[in-house]
Amino acid sequence: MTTSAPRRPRQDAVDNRAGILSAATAAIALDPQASIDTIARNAGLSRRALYGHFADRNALIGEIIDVGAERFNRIALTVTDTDAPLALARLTSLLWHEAAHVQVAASIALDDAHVASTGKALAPLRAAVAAILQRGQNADTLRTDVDVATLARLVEEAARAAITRVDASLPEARSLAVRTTLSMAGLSWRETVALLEEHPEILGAPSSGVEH
Amino acid sequence: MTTSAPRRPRQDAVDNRAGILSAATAAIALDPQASIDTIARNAGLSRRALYGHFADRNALIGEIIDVGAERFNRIALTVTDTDAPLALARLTSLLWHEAAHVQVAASIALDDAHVASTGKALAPLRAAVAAILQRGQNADTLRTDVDVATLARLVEEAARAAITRVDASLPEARSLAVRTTLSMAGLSWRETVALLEEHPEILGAPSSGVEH
DNA sequence: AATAACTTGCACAGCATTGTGCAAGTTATT
DNA sequence: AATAACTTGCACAATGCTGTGCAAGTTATT
Repeated sequence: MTTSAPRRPRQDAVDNRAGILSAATAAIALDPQASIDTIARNAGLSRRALYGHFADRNALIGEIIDVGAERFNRIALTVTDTDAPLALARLTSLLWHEAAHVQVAASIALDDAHVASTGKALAPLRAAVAAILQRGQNADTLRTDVDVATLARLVEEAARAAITRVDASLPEARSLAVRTTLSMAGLSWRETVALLEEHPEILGAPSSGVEH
Repeated sequence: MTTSAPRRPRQDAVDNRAGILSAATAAIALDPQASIDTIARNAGLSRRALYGHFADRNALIGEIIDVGAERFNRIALTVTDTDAPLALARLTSLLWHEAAHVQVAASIALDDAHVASTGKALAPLRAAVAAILQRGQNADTLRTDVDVATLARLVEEAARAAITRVDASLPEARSLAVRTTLSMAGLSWRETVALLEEHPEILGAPSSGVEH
């Protein structure tokens, strides 16, 4: 018997799959309970077709988490500043571009059914943040009145709030997200302003790297 | 015809109604989508009995909002410090005792169906916060790199996160909530620590007022 | 041009939830 | 002790969502 040549998936199917993921990200960012039907329709497909690409809701959610987490973790790797406040600022600034994914990750992570998998997927990012915070506490450049674990949670919440709950179309939106995160990490607002003035590249057009 | 004497509602019924409200608050704090049945059961009643006290889900939610908002607004009135950071610290410390209500209000406010009514009910508290922040900006004791409206949103989010997302059983939980809020308002962490040391009554057993 | 891959629409069963009606009980109040 | 108030359990209709089967079409690929 000749094992049938395993043909590649069709191009339109590949596109549609990607379209579903993107539509789902947008829809869930807007409403964590978005129905499969609205997601499919937003992707320009029928509900039935969606089930051709994903076994069920969980599979879809799972992939969304993975996609988002992979972006975050990749970003975290690019931040190499020794100075903790600087690193935190740069990281926040970069993550700001991923507002939709941040929103989605936050929503899904709140759901009991997915905390575990989300946590696992985001582990690298969280480890990076923890490392930065620890470094900052050691160097006395970040607040030391809270243990690292708690501080990490607080900083994460602050960043999430600033990235997702502030109108992203405002010109100062990104700067605000960065300053907010640093505030939570213990700096006074004047210190955050000073830091950003010393390092305009953090907010400016990314001079090095991070092509899509 | 003798107009029938309008008898008072029975005592057990009054208690049950209150029990439902309290159970609903707890259940919704845990899961914003808690079903009517679980709420009723948690209150020790049948689902059917609940509908004898509240017309439908919206009526129940509405009352929960009102009860919570009334507590918040009452608390806001008791904070009269001229100094903005001090006022903010005291307000946060007082609200910390209302963790469950804060959680519920936050959950419900996220729901499109109830943003409007929640907003209306919380207006007094928000006005009080805005007034404090404005005073702080005028006196240059709070950050002035953000407009009051945005700052109010950020402070609210920070307070919510610190009050609801930190293990309340930790001894430093309340102190942490206060310091977190002040951080978001622009103070450095050392300033927040200093402020709390100067005013131990903010965290200590409430020396004046606030009997339940 | 032939074929497999993909999409669609419809039908269907299943599940969880909401809100209501009603008859039968239990309990506070007078 | 009588009565109205309250609770219960059950049944019921309605809604909205999920996931699957299938037949009929359309479209990319060879």
